[in-house]
Amino acid sequence: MHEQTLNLDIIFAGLADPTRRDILRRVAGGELSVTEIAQPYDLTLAAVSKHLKVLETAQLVIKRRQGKQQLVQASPQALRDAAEYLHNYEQLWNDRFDALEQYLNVEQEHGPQNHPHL
Amino acid sequence: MHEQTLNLDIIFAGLADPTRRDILRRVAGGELSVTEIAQPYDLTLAAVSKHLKVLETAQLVIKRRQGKQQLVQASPQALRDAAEYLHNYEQLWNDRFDALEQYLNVEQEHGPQNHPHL
DNA sequence: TTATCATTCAACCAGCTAGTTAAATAACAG
DNA sequence: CTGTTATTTAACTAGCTGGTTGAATGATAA
Repeated sequence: MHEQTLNLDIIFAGLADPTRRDILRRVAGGELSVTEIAQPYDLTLAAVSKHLKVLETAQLVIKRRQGKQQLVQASPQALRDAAEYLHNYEQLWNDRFDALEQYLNVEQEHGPQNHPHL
Repeated sequence: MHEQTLNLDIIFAGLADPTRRDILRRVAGGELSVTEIAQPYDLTLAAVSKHLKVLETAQLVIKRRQGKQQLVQASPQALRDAAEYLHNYEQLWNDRFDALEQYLNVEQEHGPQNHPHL
């Protein structure tokens, strides 16, 4: 389906850290250098650099060098892949819960039995 | 926004494991007991039980007891929350990349400079 | 070349994760 | 009660994660 190896493991793992999600939020607004990214956090540059490597490996961001700086920008494909994955389940589960709801309505007409609680 | 504490950390961490995503896929098709869930994997029941606890903590599944068995079913809210999170970024990033594309088109009329590579 | 700024790498550490085996608990059947 | 089936808990382990400090690298400026 996709040209590159889509790795949901590392995409979701990349998203599973609040500092990294905050970085994503901030670079979504425009390119930032590593030092700029690090500024709000009580972390060393080395730690932030590691977070960026995780995001880069997951292809959630890309970096380009501009002079001394590395500029980081959002890269939407990985996130789209993750969203697509979730969306499929949403669809499926919505259908299932609709079916369950209907089943429960029918049940009520016949009197209560043991049925899964919502 | 949501009645319960929405914890994206543990939702995404829950999704970041292929066995757990496979379990989700299978319970999306209908309730399964722990033993049924464990059957296809080369894992002990204890290991599967731990995976289920992770999914349950993330509220990606719920369990109910039926006699000796624990029946596991998908619980859509956490997944919806994650999807909603991603969808916001998709939106934002799509806008951003549209803007960038437009910017690049204007640039071409004026001759090439150093601009971010897509 | 030397100094400076921006970033990464290497080595290390504490805590977490995903697995194991073995024992414990829960629900039911006789 | 006793045994059987289903699942969880406890204790342990190897490897991963997220952080640190200090040295190394890359790019530019003087």
